Formats: sequence, C-alpha cells, structure tokens
Amino acid sequence: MFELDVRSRKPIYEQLVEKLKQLIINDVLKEDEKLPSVRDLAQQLTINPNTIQKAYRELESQGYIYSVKGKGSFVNPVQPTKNTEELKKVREELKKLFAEAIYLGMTSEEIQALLHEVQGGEQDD
Amino acid sequence: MFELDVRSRKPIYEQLVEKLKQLIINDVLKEDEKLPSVRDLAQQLTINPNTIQKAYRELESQGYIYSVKGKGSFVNPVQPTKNTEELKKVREELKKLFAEAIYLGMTSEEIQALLHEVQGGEQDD
Amino acid sequence: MFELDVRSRKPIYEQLVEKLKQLIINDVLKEDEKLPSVRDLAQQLTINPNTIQKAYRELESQGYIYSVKGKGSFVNPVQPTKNTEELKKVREELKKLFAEAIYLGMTSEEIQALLHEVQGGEQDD
Amino acid sequence: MFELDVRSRKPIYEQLVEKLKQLIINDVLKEDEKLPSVRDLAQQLTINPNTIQKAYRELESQGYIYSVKGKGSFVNPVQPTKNTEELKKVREELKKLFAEAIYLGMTSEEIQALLHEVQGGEQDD
DNA sequence: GTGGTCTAGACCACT
DNA sequence: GTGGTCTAGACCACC
Repeated sequence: MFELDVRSRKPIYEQLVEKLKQLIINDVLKEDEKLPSVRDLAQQLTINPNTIQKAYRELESQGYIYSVKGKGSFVNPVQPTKNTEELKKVREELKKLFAEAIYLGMTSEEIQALLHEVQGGEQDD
Repeated sequence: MFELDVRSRKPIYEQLVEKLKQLIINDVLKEDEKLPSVRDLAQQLTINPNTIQKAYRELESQGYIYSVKGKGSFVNPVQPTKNTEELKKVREELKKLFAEAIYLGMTSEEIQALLHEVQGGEQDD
Repeated sequence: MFELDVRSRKPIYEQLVEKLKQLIINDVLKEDEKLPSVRDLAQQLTINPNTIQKAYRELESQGYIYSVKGKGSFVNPVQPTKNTEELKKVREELKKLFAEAIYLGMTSEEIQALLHEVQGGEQDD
Repeated sequence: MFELDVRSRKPIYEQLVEKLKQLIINDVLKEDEKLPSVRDLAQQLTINPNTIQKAYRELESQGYIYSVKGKGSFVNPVQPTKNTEELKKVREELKKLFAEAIYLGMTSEEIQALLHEVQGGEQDD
C-alpha cells in the first residue's frame, strides 16, 4: 500500500503524513472512510506504532482526519473555510517552485503539462 | 536583508539556503557577484559563523555558488547539465503541490495565473 | 580500524571519507550494513563527533551512504545513474596519474599489471 | 597558456604546480628550458606574484625544476633514482583510483583505452 | 581579511 | 541511543 523510504532524509512519520494526504486528496480514501488502525498499519509497515500515531496526530491537527475514541480515525470532509491559511502557504510554495523550475530550465509549457497531467489523474479517480 | 525565524522547525542554515537560492534565482544576486562574507553575514544576522558556512557549503554542493579561500563566495553561472537530479526533485514537488492546491479548491486557471505572474517578474529583471 | 594522520595537511574528515570509501568499494562494508555510530567512532578515534559527522555527511551527499535519524548510518547500494559526475572526475584523475606514472618511468605493462591486481582482488570478495 | 579555474576548490598555486608538471611531463617544457619569470607569469595570469613563487618553490622541492639566483628557474632532467618515493605514492594512488573506477562501473577495457590514449599523446609530442 | 577545519559542549528530533 | 543543529572560540591556509 505504501512505499516508505527509510533512506530518505525525511522522517518516516512525515512521509506517512504525506502519503496519507495524497490518498485523501486523490480520493482513494473517501470522506468518512476509516483509516487502518494504528496497530495494523504498524505491523503492515513493520514500523513502530508510535510513529504511526504521530502521523495520525499530525493529520488530525491539519484537519485532514478526525479521531473517535474507541472507534478509530476517519477522513474529514473538506472544509473550505478552514483552509485559507493553508491555501496561502501553498500559493507561496508554488511561486517559489515556479521560479526554481524556470531557473533550472523548464518552460511554462512543460509546467502546464505537468499540471494537466495531475488534473487528469484527479478526475479519473 | 533576510528574515530568519530562529524558532522555526526548519534549521537556520536551511532557511538561509532557501533565501539565498531565491536571491540567485530572481537575479538579485547576479553571476559572479560576491556574497557577503561569512563573518559579516554572521554578525549582521547575529548568528554563528559556522551556521552561515554550513549554508554556503550546501549552496556550493548544489552548484549555486562557489567559494574561494581568501577571496570570498560568488554566484555560479547556471549549469543546465548538472541539474538533472534537481529538476527531477522539482518535478515531483510540483506534482504534489498541484494535487494539494486542487484539493484545497484552487482552479487550474488560478494556478496558471500564478505561474504567469512569476514568469512575468522573471522577464522584467 | 583506521589510521588517521592528524598532522597531515589533508583535513581529518577528508581522510575519513577516503578510508570509508575504500571500505565500501572493497566490499568490506556491505550494502545496507550499519556504519559505526558517530559517537562511537569519535571515541574510538579520539576525534570530535562533529568531525565524524562532517565525513558522514560528505559521504551521504556523494551517494555512498545514507543516514537515518535515530537509527544510524548505512551503506548505500551503488547507483550507476547518479555517478556520471564522479566518473568524469575519476577519468580526469586517471589521465593525470597515467602521465605522471609514465614520466616516472613506469611502463604500460606495469600499470596494467597493477590494474589486474586490483581487479582480481575485487572479484575474489 | 594556462587555464586556471578560480572557481575550483583547489588553491591556485596547486593548480599551477599541476599544470607546470603536465608541461614538463609532456615534454612541452624541455630539459634545462627556462620557465617564464615570476613577474611575467604573474602579469600574464593576472594573479599575485607570491602565488607564482609558491608554485615554483613547490616544484623545486619536488625535483621538477631548479632555480639559479639572478637567472631564473629551469626544468630539471629526470632523476630516476630520486623518485622511488614518488613512484610508491603514484602506485598507491593508481590502485585506489582503479578500485573506484571499477566500483563506478568502468570496465578494465575502458581504463586501458584511457591509458593508451595518454601514452599515444605522450609519444606524439 | 577570506574561507576552512576542529574542538567542546549543549540541546533537539526521531525511533 | 541515534543523527542533526547550533554556539563559542581557536587556529590554519590562501591571497
């Protein structure tokens, strides 16, 4: 299900957060769907349950999931209002990346192609 | 000149690397222009010189600047050949960000507008 | 395990990088094998841990090892794609050394003998 | 005549030593031929005369040239006896480089081709 | 004066 | 306990 890279400089829990975000964003994990339990996922990925829990906590605080005591963790519906802060960050990040991509030689056509590629995948799911 | 957040989770030297990259990419620091000396910048930012040096070294190994003992550190001309590795990373990053931006409600029109905004600034310099 | 020359003009961390490279190249340290911890090696060699870390970091950025926070540093499998830059350097170095060896009186037979000697050892492991 | 790389991490005087060695090795500078004067070379290369002098001193101590007060510096005839020490170093260096080249994927055929290339150039000069 | 190396020692993040 | 970051302060090599 996941491919975690122990070699990466990025901490494992951050990788997990990112992967799960991707799954939610790409609608693989639908609204109110239950995430795998901490213990199950830990066993599946052969990593420490604490690490999983840390990832879930992070996702919760970012508003992507919610936890119900004794039942598990579930995907949050999108809350457009709450995300203005995050949108601002994403905009800033995009600007930086665009500048860097152009500096490294990418044309705006290539960048747009990439965008449409992602967008196409989005709709297909 | 810079605004560093000492409290941030991101290491100071990485923040520095990013800021300096921005300056180079946006042509504020031109080719072969001298960067502030390690000691000067350290004093200016009230940061340890070693930290500055770490940032400079990182920028050097990424090909953005070069350092000459006894003379200083200077901006490198772009080397399109050497940056294939970095381009790959940027492409991956862009894909992730696009997905996230769309998830948060941005339309592809908005994203493209942002791209053109950056590109415009680029050409004006 | 290592013999470092603290008096040498070559920085300690560079000596370390070289020695460790040798061990990896000669398969003394196998793929994914754990390197000694920064602190352990520092104590063993009576050298400051920062110096060891600098060496490890250099090896990491050259693609020979990878480091995982909280776990340790490990030998990387060879990545033939990523090393084009380094190969170029090695080729240049070889050319220079060949010229010097010939100047000092070595015949090309002697040089080839040396090559086969090394190659033999390589295959025996 | 020379191409010095100020960008290089290698000190300029070392680059000079290497270049001059090459010229001697490749017989561009013949036995007892006069080297350019320190001041001339300094002006030609637009670098500090002290740097040139340091390079000449180094070459002298390595036995490649000799200096005559008031007359200049001259190329030394090869002294096979004196070079056993250096030969030993070169042999060690070659072994290391061979191992590294093989590790990075070069075949012994490629290496030998490189050798013959250098050797050919040697005889042509 | 410039970058580069090294030490000693503190503190943090991850597992 | 692991690697990673940062500081303070010393000394060296190069130009």
